[in-house]
Amino acid sequence: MGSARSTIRDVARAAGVSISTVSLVLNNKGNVSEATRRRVLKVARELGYVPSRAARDLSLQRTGNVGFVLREDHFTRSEPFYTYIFLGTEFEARLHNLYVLLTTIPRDYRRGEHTPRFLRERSVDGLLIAGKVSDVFLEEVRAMKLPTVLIDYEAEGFPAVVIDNQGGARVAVEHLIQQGHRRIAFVGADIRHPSIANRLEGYRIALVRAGLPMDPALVLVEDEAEPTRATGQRLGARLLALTERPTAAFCANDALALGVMETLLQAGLRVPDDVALVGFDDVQGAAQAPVPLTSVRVFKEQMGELAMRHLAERIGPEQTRRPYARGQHTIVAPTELVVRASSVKNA
Amino acid sequence: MGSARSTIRDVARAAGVSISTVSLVLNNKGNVSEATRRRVLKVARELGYVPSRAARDLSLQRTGNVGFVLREDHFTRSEPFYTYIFLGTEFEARLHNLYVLLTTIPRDYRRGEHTPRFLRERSVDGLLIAGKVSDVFLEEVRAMKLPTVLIDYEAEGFPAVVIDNQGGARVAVEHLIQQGHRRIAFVGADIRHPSIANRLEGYRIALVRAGLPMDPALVLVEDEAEPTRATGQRLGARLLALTERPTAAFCANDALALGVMETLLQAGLRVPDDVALVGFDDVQGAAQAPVPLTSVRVFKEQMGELAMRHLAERIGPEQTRRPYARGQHTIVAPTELVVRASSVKNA
DNA sequence: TTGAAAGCGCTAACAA
DNA sequence: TTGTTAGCGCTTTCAA
Repeated sequence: MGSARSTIRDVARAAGVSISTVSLVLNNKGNVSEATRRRVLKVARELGYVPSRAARDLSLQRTGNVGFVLREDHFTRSEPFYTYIFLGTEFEARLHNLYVLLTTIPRDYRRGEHTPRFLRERSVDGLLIAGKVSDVFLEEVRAMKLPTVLIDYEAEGFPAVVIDNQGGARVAVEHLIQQGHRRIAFVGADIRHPSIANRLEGYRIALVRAGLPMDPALVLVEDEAEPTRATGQRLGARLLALTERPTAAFCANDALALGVMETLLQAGLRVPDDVALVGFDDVQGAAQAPVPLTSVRVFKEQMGELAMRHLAERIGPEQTRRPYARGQHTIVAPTELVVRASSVKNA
Repeated sequence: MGSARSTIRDVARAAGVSISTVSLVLNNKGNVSEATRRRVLKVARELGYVPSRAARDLSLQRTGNVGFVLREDHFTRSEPFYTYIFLGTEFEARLHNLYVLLTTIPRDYRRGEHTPRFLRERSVDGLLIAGKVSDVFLEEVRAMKLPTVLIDYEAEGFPAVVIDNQGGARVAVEHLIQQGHRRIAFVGADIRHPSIANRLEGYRIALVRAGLPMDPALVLVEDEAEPTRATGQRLGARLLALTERPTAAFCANDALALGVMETLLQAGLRVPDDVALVGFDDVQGAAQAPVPLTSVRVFKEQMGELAMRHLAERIGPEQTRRPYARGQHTIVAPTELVVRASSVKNA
């Protein structure tokens, strides 16, 4: 019923050419005279012609899809961090004519049982993996030899787009030093997490450069702990219990910083007067905290875009492929320090 | 390089049958002898055969995809409401062998300029639309005559899966009445929003049933306002300014309730002793509010599942089609009142 | 119960 | 510069 959608054949007939000519025109390939090219384009537009993806994919022996995988608990947490990253990949995907298939995997991934459907069915040309995921999963992906790009995570053998964790942390701590602080704590969670480890490293570097001592007692971390507000509250309590209290703390992320802030305020301390605070990520809640939080801003959408572009290049041979963008590098996305009240004493 | 993936042809050859027989077996169609069926299945498994989606779709003249559309500002807000709904659709989609293409549209949708790519390219068999979207968009979708199901929103001519807004609100207000309250305010935002209108209606019904008067002064709403925490703060201030202050308030959602709570607490009032509060949605923050918030719980993933199932039935003719599930109905998803401290006076 | 063959809409090698 | 034709891997008539 209704008008069936028109095919390349209809266009060819109406333009008085062969289907291969139409194909050539539509893909800007081969040498087609300007006259026919224009005629074909015009007819195609008039007919509202849109190529069939299935036909094209079948012929090209590809799927036209890329998979986007992340842990469910990451996707559903209240800060839409990965949501923005996904959005970035989606925007960029449009330029490459790729569809993005988003799926989540559980935290405790089990091979086979949890393998994303598009992997089992081999209906993606490439894969984007956001955030920390199970090694088991990475192992499985590695074995599939599918072009893959990690985002906000790193693992042996995979190209990745990562936050400039170290640089961002360094700038944040330098800011604190500049505000006159000398005893600056580091508040982290599980330092085996690469991002956290790198932020700790940035903290170290800033201290070293400033000629300040690294006091191990000021490095407040907790194995197996997630970098959440609750963890921040616990570490905040540890910070309070320190014999020689630091005057500032750089927290590995905003959730931790917010937790620390809560604990400090409840204990009657003032931020930033008693303890200055800086976070990382610049989440939505940072600006609205009881004391607006200074934080390191991350360009999430941009990270998604970079990753998708990188992946598209590896997938090729869409017209998007760029000769220089080969190899398996890590792309470091820049950050920006956003200074708010939590780190600047009132005049 | 490497072993190319095996095709139906490989399976046929290895099993000593024709490709049509393999096809029949794999789709449980026609009459195939038990012996061949088993042999084919065995061989297919051994070869790790997975049918090519592109080929199947091309042959079947469908795409195997469904689109999931929501507003970007809805997707990225910190409460992962639509994220859970999406997850529900994704889970259900697996059962129907459909892929979900998620895309966002801007709040101020403009036809053509913002039309989702998969709609332009006609590469979805059906559409899921979550949350309130621009009428312009709905109009465009309507004209495409694509099987569509709305989620958490209603519009003329579309089947929908909606929260039992009225029932949930009624139960919430009945709970307040049961706690002894007689002057109960309604806190909403823009009542032209269908969900809010229905929640207001539930509020009315509860009052009427209890024989309580409907005092217009207690209906605190605000045109053009989004149901956010900030709006809740403003409405909370209006509530405080009331000459005859209510002893309880039912808020159209948790964000509003949290905003109201903030205002009340800052004004030195106690919740629930001075004013009892009930919200709607049971968001993540409800349980962790300064005073844990009583709220109406919504089963988001289930809503996504219901919508996807409904859509799959309309798309058919996958084996999933059910004869009774036809027509264009609205499915009402149940709710559940979660009672917490904000509505129950201490003994 | 099975097989041969046409066709879905496209790309690309090859010929003209 | 353009056209013919052979696939891509599947489903589905139609015959056997």
